[in-house]
Amino acid sequence: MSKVLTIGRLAEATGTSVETIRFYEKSGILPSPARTDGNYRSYEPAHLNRLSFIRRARELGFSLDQVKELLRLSDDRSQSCAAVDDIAKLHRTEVERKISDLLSLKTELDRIIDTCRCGTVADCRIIESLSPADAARSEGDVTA
Amino acid sequence: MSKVLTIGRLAEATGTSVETIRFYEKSGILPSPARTDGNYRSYEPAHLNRLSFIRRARELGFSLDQVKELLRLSDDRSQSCAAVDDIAKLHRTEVERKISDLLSLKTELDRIIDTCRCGTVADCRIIESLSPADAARSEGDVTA
DNA sequence: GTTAGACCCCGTAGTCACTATGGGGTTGAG
DNA sequence: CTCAACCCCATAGTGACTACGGGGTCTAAC
Ligand SMILES: [Zn+2]
Ligand SMILES: [Zn+2]
Ligand SMILES: [Zn+2]
Ligand SMILES: [Zn+2]
Repeated sequence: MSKVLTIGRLAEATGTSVETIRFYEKSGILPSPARTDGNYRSYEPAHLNRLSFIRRARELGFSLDQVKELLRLSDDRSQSCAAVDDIAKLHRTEVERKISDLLSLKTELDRIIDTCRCGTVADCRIIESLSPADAARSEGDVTA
Repeated sequence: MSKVLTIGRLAEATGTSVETIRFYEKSGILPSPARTDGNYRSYEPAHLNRLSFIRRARELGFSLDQVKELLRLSDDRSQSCAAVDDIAKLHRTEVERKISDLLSLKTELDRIIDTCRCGTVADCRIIESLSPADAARSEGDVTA
């Protein structure tokens, strides 16, 4: 069993955890490899390539479904790459939207945090910003 | 039952779904209200305020655990707001890190997407960028 | 009075991409 | 032979909901 590409060695080679590799197999994104006499998984170089592809795409934020589709498309090497481009561009759009959302969020957090004069909770601008505008302090406090 | 603040009205008033309100109650972040004869939840104004606080904090990206802590701190109104500030600043740091990660990601997606000449999959720069550098095309293709 | 529809109840399972736990079998070196 | 390191599998947990299924309740029109 010295030259066999075990799950541990594949994990090491791709920077993936063993559990994640088994999870990919169960998810159907990484094909089931052959087994040794002792029922250990025995991977081929093709598995290493495929797993590297998956990990790289995941690093770039593609969902597992998108990765599946990219892998499927990459099998049909003579076809137009338009479908590939579509997936990538859609993903980029989502990333741009997330960035824009987070930037607005940061602006708001900055505004809230910077107005706090560091007194008591009663005067805290952060708590105040979170509380509903018409929360009468006498009754109907935020505490239910 | 005309003036009772039912779960549906509370949902309407706060822009929350009924299921989410029940989920908040089960999570222990929104206290269990009284029940009517027909076993319907009957909310007080304090519930409305508390739920508004929760929704606002969630909009700002605080986790439910952070919201719980913010609510706990906001009960002790004579205390220093330092702990509140800590939570908010920690959250802001996390948001900044996410923005920075997504910006690098977008840069890389731009680089990958813009090099594609829109030919066949065999020539697609996107697929190429995802494939491992030393994937010999003859054998050990990305297809396992 | 009854029936239709809108509302409410509860528990459970599903989402996403893993991660963790537990209890066992296999391998390789000393 | 023993022991650690590795591997197997199934199940449950994460966060913050969302969806589903199978019922009970309320109101108003007929
Ligand atoms: Zn402060
Ligand atoms: Zn403060
Ligand atoms: Zn193209
Ligand atoms: Zn392309």
